[in-house]
Amino acid sequence: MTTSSLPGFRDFYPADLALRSHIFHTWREVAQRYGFVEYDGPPLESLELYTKKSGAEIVGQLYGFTDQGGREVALRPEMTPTFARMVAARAGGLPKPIKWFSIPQLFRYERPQKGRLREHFQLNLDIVGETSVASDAEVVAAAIDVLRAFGLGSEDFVARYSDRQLIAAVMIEMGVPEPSLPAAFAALDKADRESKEWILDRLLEAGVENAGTRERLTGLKDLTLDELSARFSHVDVVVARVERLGLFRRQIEAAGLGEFVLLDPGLVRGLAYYTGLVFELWDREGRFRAICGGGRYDDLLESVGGPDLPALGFGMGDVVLGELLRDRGLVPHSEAALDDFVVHVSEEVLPEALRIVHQLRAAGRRVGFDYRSRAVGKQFRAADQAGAGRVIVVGPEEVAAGECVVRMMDTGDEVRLSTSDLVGGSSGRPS
RNA sequence: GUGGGCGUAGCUCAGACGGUUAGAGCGCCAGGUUGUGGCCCUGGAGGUCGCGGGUUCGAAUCCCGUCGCUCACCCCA
Repeated sequence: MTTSSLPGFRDFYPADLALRSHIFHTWREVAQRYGFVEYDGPPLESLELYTKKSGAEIVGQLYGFTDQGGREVALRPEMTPTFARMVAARAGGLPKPIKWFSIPQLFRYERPQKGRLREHFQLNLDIVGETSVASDAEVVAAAIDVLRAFGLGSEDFVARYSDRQLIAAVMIEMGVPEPSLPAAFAALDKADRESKEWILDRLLEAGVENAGTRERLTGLKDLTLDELSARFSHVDVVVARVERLGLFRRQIEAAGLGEFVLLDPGLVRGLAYYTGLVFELWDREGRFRAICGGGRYDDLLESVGGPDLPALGFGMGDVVLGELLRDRGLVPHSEAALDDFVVHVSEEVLPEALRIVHQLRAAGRRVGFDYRSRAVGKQFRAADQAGAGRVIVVGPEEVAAGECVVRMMDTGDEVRLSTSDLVGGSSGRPS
């Protein structure tokens, strides 16, 4: 018998669950405000669903086993395959664009560390069937507004964005061999954390033989859109993607969110399947891991056997977000568990107290009382600990008069009320 | 998979040249207080000192091993 949970798994005591619920409520509220509807799928899926997209090497990183029917199954490590599967099954009949969100619990078998456990909840929000810049801006705006809804401002976080096609075209133009692109992406992805020498070494390993090319690549992340379009005006893809990013930027600004976004040509994200816009939300100081990441994946649905539909979306986990909210003091106090606590002065009046308790509960109020008819002082202390807003004292005198004493716990004010006025009366605190 | 740090009460931690019955604060329970919470006072419960072995008259303390937690690397969905 152990009292601890498995490594990387969390117990949610009431105070912890209060924060989780707050996160879920806020996620839902903002997603729905943007017109997304909620869906869910099974937490257990066929292992093949994941190996098909990511290859066999992913098996060591997920919770997989053989079930009693001999099926190879896995706890879902991400939502996208499930999402793709569900969209594929109904795509023909669904009006476009499809705007869905979900809050799945995801699992991965890895060494736990700060901001990264073996289990977490993640808001997944996606649009399917749209290639427009407006849909790009809509998804990024939604991610930003989610954090704003928690009370975070532009001084707290920033959305970095880039474009996969743009960066790939620029890299090739700079002299990166096409087969070296993925490794070059990976090397540049570390630019913020690693030294320039480290980046140069990794680029050489990636197969970028030309020293001048390597040098130019390290400066890529600092280029502006204007510089990119000026330097590569002869490359059609670069011109087109720069124009698209400019339009994206103007739409974000029109939404009033310009202060929250920052172009970062060095941002590529590890995932191979992104085909256009990529973005990540970070705390301004970079003290935490990425809060949210996403992008456009126009080829993914078809590649996993789904319909040929463009798509984009993001994932936002509850772990890093929770750490950030704690850090900024944005965790709401868990609301009091009780509206009323009914104190009975002696065991003889317990029946009358119970009548009042249940009358109040029937009216929708959260009501507690003492099970053991302890001293009044003890009952008050219990009421205080339970966070009761008011205490209703029922004693022999009150019962005889058909009244009770109502004490507001925050102010200490007391009034005598007719028992019939307790529910719906003007002195009753709205719940 | 690799490396660092840490394991003593529910929580945060003292105690470490080896030496009576292992402590504090907070929390919990009870009493002071048989009609009024927070503050205060008193008492109580709660520990295989992560586990196993070794050295020793004697180990929370020293040695070896092991497990766990944690941070970072790898990877990142």
